[in-house]
Amino acid sequence: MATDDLMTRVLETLGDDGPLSVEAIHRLTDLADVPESMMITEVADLLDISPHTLRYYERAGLVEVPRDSNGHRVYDAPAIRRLVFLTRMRLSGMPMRDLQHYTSLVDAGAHTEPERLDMLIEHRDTIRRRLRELTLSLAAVEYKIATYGGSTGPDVPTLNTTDPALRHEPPRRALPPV
Amino acid sequence: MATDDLMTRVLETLGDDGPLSVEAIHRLTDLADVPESMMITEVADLLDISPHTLRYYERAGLVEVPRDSNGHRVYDAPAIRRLVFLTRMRLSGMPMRDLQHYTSLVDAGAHTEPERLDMLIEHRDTIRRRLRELTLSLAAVEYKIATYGGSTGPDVPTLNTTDPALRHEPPRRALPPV
DNA sequence: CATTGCGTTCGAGCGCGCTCAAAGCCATAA
DNA sequence: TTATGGCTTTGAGCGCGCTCGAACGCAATG
Repeated sequence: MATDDLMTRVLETLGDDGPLSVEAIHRLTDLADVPESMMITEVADLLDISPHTLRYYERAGLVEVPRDSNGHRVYDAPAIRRLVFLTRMRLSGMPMRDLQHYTSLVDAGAHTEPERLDMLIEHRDTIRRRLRELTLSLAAVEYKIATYGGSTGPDVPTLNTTDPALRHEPPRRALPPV
Repeated sequence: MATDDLMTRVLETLGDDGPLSVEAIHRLTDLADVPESMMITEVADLLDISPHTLRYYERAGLVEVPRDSNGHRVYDAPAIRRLVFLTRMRLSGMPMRDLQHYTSLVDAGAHTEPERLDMLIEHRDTIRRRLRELTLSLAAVEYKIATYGGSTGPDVPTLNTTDPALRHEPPRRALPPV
């Protein structure tokens, strides 16, 4: 099954660190077994956002949610799947604006698939750019930590006797796995 | 020299893509030869931010900038170095609030170095978390692109005949370098 | 000498993404 | 029966990081 393949690859990608990757794999894999229906706080807990935000997304036109006889939201499987997608995209930095456009395309029918794909590809490239930026920033910060001397520029190394960074964790290679 | 070492590692890290990495390496290395003094638009161009933002940073207390006889800002080397640092930290996601704290520590003297180092280390960890988040998001988006079918969830692949992603670029492995 | 252009200060405004307050409905527990 | 708790709607508010407008100063140019 495709999900197993994806999960395997994700596990390969993230070698270290417990909490985030566990949660993350959850996010990637829980689509297979989405509950029939959930109430708002359950969905909020699942997605790690607030009920406020869920209502906000609905008001913004990102998703339609059926109600029960009391007028309470009952999130069905399609709504939940869409919200999983939406929160994932938000987390990766896609603006509300774009998500509104994207979901309007989805609701417009299958003939909009090429445009949707374009959006995804553009967003993928945005994520890659951001990853490169962050990787570079990380290198700069690690360099500054390693050579720390107190100036606001990293090119004035002092304190070469004992490395203060070692107080926090054991030595590691300069560029992290990412 | 240490800067050469850093630059080498950065070059190793970023295999592809011209514009960003060139600019980025510039950002990492230009500290060695900071001009004696610059006017505001020159600094703005150097840092790729607006003069408005430079004035805003100064108003926020992040940096002090001397004036000439006309009251115009004359950025000296220390101011420029600090601004390089500040923009780098902003780009990596450090909030203004924290930068205000950090620079106040710098201005308070050498005895605040341990606390500054703590801030840098915490920020480094924040960057790492964000990198992991983004890497995961990237995997999800690439998976969705590869299996694109139009649903908002990635587990309903259709269109197995011709892969629309191929219209944009040749096939590649599912998980990108990064 | 007037215009153009780049700078100044100060305060206000904006875009984004939530986040919350107020007022009310309904169901279950004491 | 009252009270508690969780949901509803609507509109307003907020924190962040800029971004801009207005009114002005000074210097070089046509």
